[in-house]
Amino acid sequence: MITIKKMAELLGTSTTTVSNVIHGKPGEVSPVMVEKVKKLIEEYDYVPNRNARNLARNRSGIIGLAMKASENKYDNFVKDPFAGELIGAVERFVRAKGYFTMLYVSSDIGEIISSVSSWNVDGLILLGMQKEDGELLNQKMKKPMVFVDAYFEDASFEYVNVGIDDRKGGREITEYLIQSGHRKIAFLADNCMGVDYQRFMGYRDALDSAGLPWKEDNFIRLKPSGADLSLILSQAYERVGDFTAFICASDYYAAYILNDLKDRGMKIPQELSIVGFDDNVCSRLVRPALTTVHQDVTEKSRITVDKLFHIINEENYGANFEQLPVFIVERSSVRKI
Amino acid sequence: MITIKKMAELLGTSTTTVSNVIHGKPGEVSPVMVEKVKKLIEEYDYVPNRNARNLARNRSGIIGLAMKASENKYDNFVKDPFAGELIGAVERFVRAKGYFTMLYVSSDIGEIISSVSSWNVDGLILLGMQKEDGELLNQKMKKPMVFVDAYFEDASFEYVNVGIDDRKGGREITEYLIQSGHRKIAFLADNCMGVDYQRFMGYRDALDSAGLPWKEDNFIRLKPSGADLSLILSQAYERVGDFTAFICASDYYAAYILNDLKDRGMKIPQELSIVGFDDNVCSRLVRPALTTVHQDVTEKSRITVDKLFHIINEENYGANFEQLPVFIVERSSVRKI
DNA sequence: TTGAAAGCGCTAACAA
DNA sequence: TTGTTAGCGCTTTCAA
Repeated sequence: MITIKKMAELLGTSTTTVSNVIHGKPGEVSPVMVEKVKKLIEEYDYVPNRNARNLARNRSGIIGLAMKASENKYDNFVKDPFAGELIGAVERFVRAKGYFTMLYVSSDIGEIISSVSSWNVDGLILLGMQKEDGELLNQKMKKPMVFVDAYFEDASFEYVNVGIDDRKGGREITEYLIQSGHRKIAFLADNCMGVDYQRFMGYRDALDSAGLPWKEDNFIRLKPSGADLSLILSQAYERVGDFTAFICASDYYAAYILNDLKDRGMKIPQELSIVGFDDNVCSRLVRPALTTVHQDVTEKSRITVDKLFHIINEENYGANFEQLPVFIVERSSVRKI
Repeated sequence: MITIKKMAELLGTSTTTVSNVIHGKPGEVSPVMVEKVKKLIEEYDYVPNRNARNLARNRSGIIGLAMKASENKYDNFVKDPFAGELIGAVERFVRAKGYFTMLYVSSDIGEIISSVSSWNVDGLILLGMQKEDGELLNQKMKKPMVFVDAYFEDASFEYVNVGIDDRKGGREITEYLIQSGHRKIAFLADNCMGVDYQRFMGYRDALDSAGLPWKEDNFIRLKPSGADLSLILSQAYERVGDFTAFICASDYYAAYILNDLKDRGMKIPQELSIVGFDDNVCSRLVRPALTTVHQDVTEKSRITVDKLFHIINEENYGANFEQLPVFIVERSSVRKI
């Protein structure tokens, strides 16, 4: 690995000059010198040592992509098509800015914070964070941060977030079912926080507007995934008789539940309509294909990275809380009654 | 951000002492000093500056995870459930070793090489590489490297690889079809290189052993994905009459083709049997669920990271070319004739 | 247009 | 047990 110093020696010049050529400082170096240095760089495959550069400049050129994964969900998290697409897209947009992406996955927010501080990342993208995490980050991290899909209720601090209009999505898909003649509609999710809660609230909104009664009972709380998918599936199956339609908080659950019900001999959508949320590969692979709420993960990533760099460059970055639009993708899993 | 030097000043001691406490050098520091330093570290949330540390030690604590993605496949690549699971698993195992994962996705191997050199990564995991890439890497990179799923025919250089027994998988799934009474079996893939070629060769092996004729025509070359999935699907559909079974080189294609044929009114597996390869989420979501060849991506990642660290630590790392076992997962997409 | 030199924060050899 | 010091490779200020 050749260094600037060695090249300077070889040419009988100073490190400053070499450095100036490397950074293309215009008019600071004579053309003949520029040529000589460039030749050497070529010849020896010079690449700058990032650690040294970063140390000297007190920046890192790293964008941290941090995800909090609760212990039991851990394994699932990156398998999830959402996470995969997001990671890929973020990496691409970050690279296009001339930065690098470092991954931090942990169930411990403290570990994430000390890792990113240690690397002196220039910016941070945060996934799967809850309010307490946001608070801690806000307090300890002085670097530009953008959250993805965060909903911190009554937060006492400012934060920048990119998400979709989950509540509207929940409302619209529910209205769609209502317009299709459904009255007994259940909402299924494995938690009642964050995006799932918003989707749920949208569902409530739609029921209210339509004057349909809401009962506690209509929220089917699925055991968080992890070990026992079959448990989740039977939870759903038990309640099938009470409803004409299921709204699942994600395509993932919708797809598995749909298949399970079919495997048990039910006719979908004749006996039960099912819709999902996200419009990912799951919704397209099952039959009947799922009617669902579309979100554009790549676009979400683009906006996130853009916003982050606007903050880094101290430019105007628009709204603190960005909500990308959603729309319904009509497929075949809903019966018109 | 507090530094070692500042802490030393605050305590009226030397940086060495502080550094020794940080590194838990046993017996080199008096207990009372250890306490004082620890208290300060706590109080000021000290975290080491990695750039400085790395520069001084000439290591980086970074494992590069580099993937070559051909332009048109780019977008698909990380969406692919395989890539997502692998990234997640690699990150986890790397973190468990106390290292960090940096992502490098590019269609240009030169860019990958200069990026990883620049960061001075301690080790490199490589995906989607072809022989020329391997050659270049071998020649330019002096760091420990492990390839995943690489097959460099007649390579003039040594390389370490972790993969699965693709050829055996191809053979066994074909034998399975033959034993189920199939004679007219097509193999479908979008390329004839690397893992797909090996899977194909396994298919050929099985045909040969069974004394079944092989015709050029039985290899259905799908247009590489990218834009036009519907094109791929019609390519498959056109040839449906000539065969009783399709072997797809991946679950992804198998799932899409299966659905398409069903959508066109065909009965699967009554009119055509379809099998896939990989045993990922696609094979489980379609109906009939796909009989396929299982591979364990998480285990593959574990072995890859293990091997890499054995090389880094100059320990015995076993075989250069590791092939994890595969086995058939029997589901419902094959008809017994 | 070029060069000298200080310093980024940490490590580690060596001295005390 | 503790302290001094010379780097690691690069940037950047200032002087020549």
